[in-house]
Amino acid sequence: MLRVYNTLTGSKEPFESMVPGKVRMYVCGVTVYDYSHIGHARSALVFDVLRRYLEYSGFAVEFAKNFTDVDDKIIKRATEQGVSCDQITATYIKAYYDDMDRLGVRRATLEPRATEHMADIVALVETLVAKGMAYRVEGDVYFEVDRYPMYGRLSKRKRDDLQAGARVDVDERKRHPMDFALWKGSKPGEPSWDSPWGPGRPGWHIECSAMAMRHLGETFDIHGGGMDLIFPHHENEIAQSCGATGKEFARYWVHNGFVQINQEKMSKSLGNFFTIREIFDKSEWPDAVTGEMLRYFLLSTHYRSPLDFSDQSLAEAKNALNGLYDLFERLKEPAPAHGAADEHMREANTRTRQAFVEAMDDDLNTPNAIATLQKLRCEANKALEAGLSAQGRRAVRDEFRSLGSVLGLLQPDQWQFKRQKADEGSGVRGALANILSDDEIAGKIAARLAAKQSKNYALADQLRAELAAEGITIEDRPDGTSRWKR
RNA sequence: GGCGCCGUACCCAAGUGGCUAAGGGAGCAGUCUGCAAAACUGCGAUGCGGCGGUUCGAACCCGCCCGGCGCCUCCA
Repeated sequence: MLRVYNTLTGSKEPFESMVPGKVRMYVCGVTVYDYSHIGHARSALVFDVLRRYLEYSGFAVEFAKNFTDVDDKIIKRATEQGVSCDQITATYIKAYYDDMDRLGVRRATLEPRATEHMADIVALVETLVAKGMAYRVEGDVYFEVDRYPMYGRLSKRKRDDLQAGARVDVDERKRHPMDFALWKGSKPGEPSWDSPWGPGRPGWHIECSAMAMRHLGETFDIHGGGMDLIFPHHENEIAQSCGATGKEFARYWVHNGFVQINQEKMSKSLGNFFTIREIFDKSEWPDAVTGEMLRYFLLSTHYRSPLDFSDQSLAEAKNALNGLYDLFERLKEPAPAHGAADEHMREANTRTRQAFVEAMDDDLNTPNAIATLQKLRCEANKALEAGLSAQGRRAVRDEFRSLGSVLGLLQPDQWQFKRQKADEGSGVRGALANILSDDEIAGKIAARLAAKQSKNYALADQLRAELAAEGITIEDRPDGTSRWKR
C-alpha cells in the first residue's frame, strides 16, 4: 500500500482514496508568461510519476493541472512586447506542451484555465463575501484571515509570527497584513471581467480553489505542487476553500523539492535557471534520448530532496541508461528454446517487481525503484551468459517495460533510441542528421568482417576507427559478427 | 526575529535503531577478445560533518557545535 508524505500532518501516511478505486488529484501548473525551466520539469515529472504509479496500482485517476493565464506577470510581459495577453498565454501554453511532450510527461485528464472559469471564481468570492469571510475595499475583495482560525496549519506558521517578519508595503486598507486579494479591480487596458464589485480579475489563489472544486468536488484526495507553494499559495487556498465550504479541501498535500544550481535554489529572480528547451537544444542526442536522460536524472533523487542540476549529472544518467539499453540489444538476439538460467530469471523478475513496488509504495522512492531495475539488469546479463531462452528474454524485457512505464522510462517506442536520426534542427543535432546511413554502416561492418577473416587487422581497425569518428561503436559477438550502436 | 531542511565513498544517491552501509557514474585489476567494445568477477567508506549523551546496540534517537540551504515577498 502506498504511503505518502502529507505536508498537512508532517508525516508519511497510508494513502486511502475517498472513493475506492478512484483518485482525484489537483496539481498547480504554471503561469504561462515564459518558458518552463528544469524546476517546472521536476514538479511536472513528480506528479506524472505519482499519477502513473496510482494507475499502476489500480486506481482510476482524475488528474487536474491548471494553467494560470491571468496574472500580473502576463500583463507585464504583454505590455513589454506590445502584444495581447492572449498571444502571450497561447505562445507559452504551446511551449509548455512541447516541453512536456519531449519529457514524456503525459497530459492531465483535465487542464483548466483561469480565464475559462470566471463564473466559478466570481461565485466563490461571492460566497466568501456573503459568509463574512471576505470584505470589499473599493474594487478589490480581500480574504480576511482572522475569520479562518486554522490559518497557518499547512505551513505551520502563526499569524503573529508572520506579522513579525519584515513586510514590504503593507496595504493600509487591509484589516490584517496577511489578508490576500480574492479579486482585483482592473486598471484601464488590463484584461477584466464583470463582477458584483466592478470590472476586475481574480487574485492568484482563488482560481485554483474554484477550478479544483468545479472539477474534483469540494473535497478531493491529493493536492500537489512545488514546496514554494506551501506558503502562501496553498495556505490561502485552504483558507478560502474551507472557509467557503466548511469542509476539508484536499486530504493529502504533496510537495516536491527544488532543483538547484551549485547548491542554490534555481529561480527566475536569481537568474540562475535553465529552461527545458535549452537543455534539449544543446543536447547532442535526439529528443527521445534527452528526454529519458532528464527523466532518469530527475527521478534518481527522492522527490522531496533538493537536487543539483549539472551537465555531469545528466551525463551520468545517460551512462546509467546505456547499460540498460545495451542489455536490451543483447536480449533481442536469437536464442535457444531452453536456457539454463530460465528458472532463475523468472525468480529475479518476480523479486524485482516486489522490490520495485515496495520502493514506490514508500512515498515514491524512485531512487530505490531505479536501483531495483539496475539489479535486474545485472541478473539478466548473468542469465544471458549462463543461457537464457527466447521466452526468458522476452519475459525480462517485458518486466523492464512494465516497471519502466511507471517511471516513464525504457518504453518500447524508445527502444531503438540510439538509432534514431536526430531530427532537423541546427547545431550539433543538425550535424548528426547528416551522418552515415544504416546501409553505409552495414557496408563498413561487412568490410571489416572480411578484413578480420583474412587477418588484415590493420584494415579492420581502420574501418572501426572510421565508424568511431562518426560516433558509432562496434561490439563483436562471439561468433564473429558485430552489432553496432550510436 | 519566526518556521523548516540538508551534510553518507572521487562524484551522484538510498538507507533513519540491530544481518556484510543499496544502486548508479568514474577509477583500478582480472576474465573474454587479434586488439577493442560490451558483459562478468574482484578492489574501493572499520565508517555515515564534529563532539558529547541515551541504549545491550545508532549513520539512524537527544543535546551542543561546525558547514550549506530554503520559506516567511512573485516563484515548481
